[in-house]
Amino acid sequence: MILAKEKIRNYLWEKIKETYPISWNDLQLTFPPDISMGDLCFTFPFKLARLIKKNPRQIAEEIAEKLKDLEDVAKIEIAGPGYINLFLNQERFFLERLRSLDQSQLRPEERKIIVEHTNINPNKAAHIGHLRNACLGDTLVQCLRYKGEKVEVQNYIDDTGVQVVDVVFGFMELEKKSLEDLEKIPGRFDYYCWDLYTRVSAFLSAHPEAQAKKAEILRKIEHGEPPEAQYAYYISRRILKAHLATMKRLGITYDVLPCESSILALKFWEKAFQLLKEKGGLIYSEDGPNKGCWVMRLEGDQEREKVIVRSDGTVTYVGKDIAYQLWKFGLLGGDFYYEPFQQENGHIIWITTSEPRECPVSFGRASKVYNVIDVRQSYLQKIVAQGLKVLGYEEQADKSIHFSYEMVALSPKSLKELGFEVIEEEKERSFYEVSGRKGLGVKADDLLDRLESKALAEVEKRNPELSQEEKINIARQIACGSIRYFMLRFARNSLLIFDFDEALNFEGETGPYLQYTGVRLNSIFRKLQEREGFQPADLSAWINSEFLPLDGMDEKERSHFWELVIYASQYEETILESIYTLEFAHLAKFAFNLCQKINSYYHLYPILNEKNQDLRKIRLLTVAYVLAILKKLLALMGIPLPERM
RNA sequence: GCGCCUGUAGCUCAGUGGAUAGAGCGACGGACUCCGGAUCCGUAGGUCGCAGGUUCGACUCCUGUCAGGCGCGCCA
Repeated sequence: MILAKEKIRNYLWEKIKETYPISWNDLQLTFPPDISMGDLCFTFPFKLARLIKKNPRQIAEEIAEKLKDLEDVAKIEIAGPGYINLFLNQERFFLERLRSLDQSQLRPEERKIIVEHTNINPNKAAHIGHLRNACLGDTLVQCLRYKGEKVEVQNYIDDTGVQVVDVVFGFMELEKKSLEDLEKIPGRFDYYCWDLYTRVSAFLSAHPEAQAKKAEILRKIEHGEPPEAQYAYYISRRILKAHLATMKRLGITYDVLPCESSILALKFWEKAFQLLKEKGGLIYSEDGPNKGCWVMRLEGDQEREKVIVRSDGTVTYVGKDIAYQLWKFGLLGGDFYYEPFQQENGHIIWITTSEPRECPVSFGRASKVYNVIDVRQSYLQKIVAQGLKVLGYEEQADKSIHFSYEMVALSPKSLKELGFEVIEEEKERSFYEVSGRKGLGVKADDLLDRLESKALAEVEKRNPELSQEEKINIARQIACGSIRYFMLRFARNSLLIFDFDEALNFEGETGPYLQYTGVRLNSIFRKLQEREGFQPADLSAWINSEFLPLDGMDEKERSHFWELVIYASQYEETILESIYTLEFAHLAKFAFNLCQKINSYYHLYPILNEKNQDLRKIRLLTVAYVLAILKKLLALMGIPLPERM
């Protein structure tokens, strides 16, 4: 109802802008606390009262006069000390909304947007912490695309970092495995490395002298020297495939996979370093603790310096990130080469390479960038943005958005369920941080497997007549919907303390509840078709007629109907608001509330058994309207809608 | 020490300065020969951490304070 509100605001604005000291922004339309008080509400009389020293109620009455001729508004009431409550013309509004269901009222604002998410180190299996990142990131992508933006999804692969080095170390030094041996490891390679990684971490902390060997491996990998670099390549690619498969189970995919190895080989950092030195963004530290390093000073905090280039001349992680960020905006003056990494249903996932070749695609050059990274990296993300700023790219720095969110932790109960013992001094903690290093976490695929088998058991119970294949397919959709809703339902600043009972629940505020609602609404139309040959065309005929028999409803039903329609009509505002605040819990809650309302509605007002044709028509239209919106919302959240469940 | 975040029902969490602070879970009690009970309806449960301030109006903004978390590496 964005346009509907705009229309009323514009109408009033034209009438009062000359006579009252008021700005367009003051004319916000809010919702009264209860639908019986009105559909929309102006509160600006209170502000105005202060400015022109008049009673707000009197102002409200004066202004309400001016809205009288607007045909969208059926009634105006002045309430309390000066609220202007509007009642909309219900028939007109509902018909208009039904007819414009397929036309989005949102408009794009950017030339191109890059969303970077997932970014799992390719040295172990994905865990629930990574799921939160990917689910938030993908929902942002879907919402931006709905808004009409051109979006490019990047998943950064740190294939030469210390985490991969640890696993290379494990294979070479601890397991003494050759590359051929690695290729022979059967089954879930990411799971194998999950265990190996924790063994390496334990080994390294017990044998500090082994750090030298590790540093040597890192150096060789960074310079592409065999065989270490080949190990790293093999491991990172095989695990990357596992990660992509995991994310595919959740309906999440990517456009391009920029690799750190490519950034190194193509000397992106050297280019960025040159720029930073020229513009004076980096300072060479002559003495003090950072002697011999190139450092950056954080704005407003001259005390603290962040080392970008170490005294041995190597670049830190932040430095590489600045180069990558510059590339995303097309400011680096260089590009990667690309080759297809995977292909599915005609969609190619490209990966970067440093080997020159003809490329049919190119990436980057965005006007806005979202980096989906947990809150612990806030400081570093600030430095990355600062890097752009000192180069004079103020605008790009402002459009480098750190989409931060709190981490995922484990409840004490979940920890116990995973078979971990809590050490004495940590007994008091109410949560435990997920740690790949310690092997402490719930693997994404394990969680999905558990959800699928639980869902399958439920489907068996409810729909025994379906084929095994159908049942499995439904169970997969339920598992996916369950996780995706779960990862979205908490505000991003809220620490997500993972609990198995909660995550495996299919009742109440859960993904399956939303799916179930959709399935049942669909089944109303299916039944109607089976019994009476009802066709979708019948619906559009009603929508295109000039008349809706709203008066056939009694007072109680009419208010239920109207409350539902008004609520449902706010979906695009909610999408927009979720994008602006990066708070997709709003979107999730909105979908959930909508489901509660429609469930309650059709429980109260039967359709198939209703004899009164007018009532039947209105109820059907209402259900069709809500269902159409619910389908949009589910798609945005990546929650599949099964045929049955 | 400095910076950021969080304190709301027994538990997990919502709550663009606006009217009577809401959900889910858990507990208790109910539901139509019905379009699917993964549903619906009801009951109980709150000094919105504490104290000031701004405002016609504060869970929301400001200040202080207490409690918890996370950052502040020549790690990534």
